[in-house]
Amino acid sequence: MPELPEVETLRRSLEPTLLGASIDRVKVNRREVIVAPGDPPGGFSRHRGETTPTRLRAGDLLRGETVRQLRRHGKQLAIVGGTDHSLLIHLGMTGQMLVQRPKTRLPDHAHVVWSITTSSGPRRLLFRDPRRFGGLWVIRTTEDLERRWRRLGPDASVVRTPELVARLAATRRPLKAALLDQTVVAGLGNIYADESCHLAQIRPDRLTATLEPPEVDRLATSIRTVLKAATRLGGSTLRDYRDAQGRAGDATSRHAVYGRAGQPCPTCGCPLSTSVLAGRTTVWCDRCAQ
DNA sequence: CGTGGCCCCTGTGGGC
DNA sequence: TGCCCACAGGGGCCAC
Repeated sequence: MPELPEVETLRRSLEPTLLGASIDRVKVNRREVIVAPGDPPGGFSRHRGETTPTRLRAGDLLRGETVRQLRRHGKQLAIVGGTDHSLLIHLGMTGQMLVQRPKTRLPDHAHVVWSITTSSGPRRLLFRDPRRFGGLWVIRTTEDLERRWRRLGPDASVVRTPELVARLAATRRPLKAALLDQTVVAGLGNIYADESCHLAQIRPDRLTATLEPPEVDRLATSIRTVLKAATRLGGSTLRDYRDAQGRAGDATSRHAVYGRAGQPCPTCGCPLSTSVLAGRTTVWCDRCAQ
């Protein structure tokens, strides 16, 4: 689900509640959604059975901390505490961070629950994720957070043409595959990769090496435009995505190509084409895109 | 180095 | 109504 506009919407919706809030208690219902330093490799939901995760330390889930900052890079959201401990959140396909009043009934799949004190009184913050493709990374220093983010490409909402030119020239594969690679540019997923290609009028199956400089320039502009428009509408809710207050996003009805295979192209009216590229359903207009 | 396939999960919608 | 299958906004890993 969540691509950059959804994560940014979540970040903004969490800020009023979380900034300055103190974290009093943490309840972990599923240790597997957490990756801490020293845990076996493989990411979320992998260390199960034969491998044993390391023991969490006291401050690892921000217990006892005051929230100082909410930062985002690409699809990743960091809650930064007063001692530079961070909680790095990846929503995967169905992850949510929800704020509730205490004593509200907990939804299912609430894997981690924080009890917090905000300026408006006590609240609960919860990480919920039915499919468990998402999870939380324990980050112990700001340096670790920034080192991790440096391994990703530039944030897609502010990507500049020269950097995109360089990164697309450094790889040989279809454009769609490159745009989904978070080390090329961070924040695009299946929806906004297709939407960006459509706005830029470039076929997603073009090999990156064949792109002319004016095309990459159009692409960079289109990526920023598409993401800005979707963020303004609160992101896309296909099914699961919600902001911290449980609100759905409105960008879904604005998709020009995603989810519209076979329907008329909103630009030229000819039926939209579809195929599987980089393992993902891809939709484009054969007439508009070159 | 790049790709395709499989895996990690749950939930839903369509066809029968 | 039930069952089976395909598919879904994420990414990691492995063989080739």
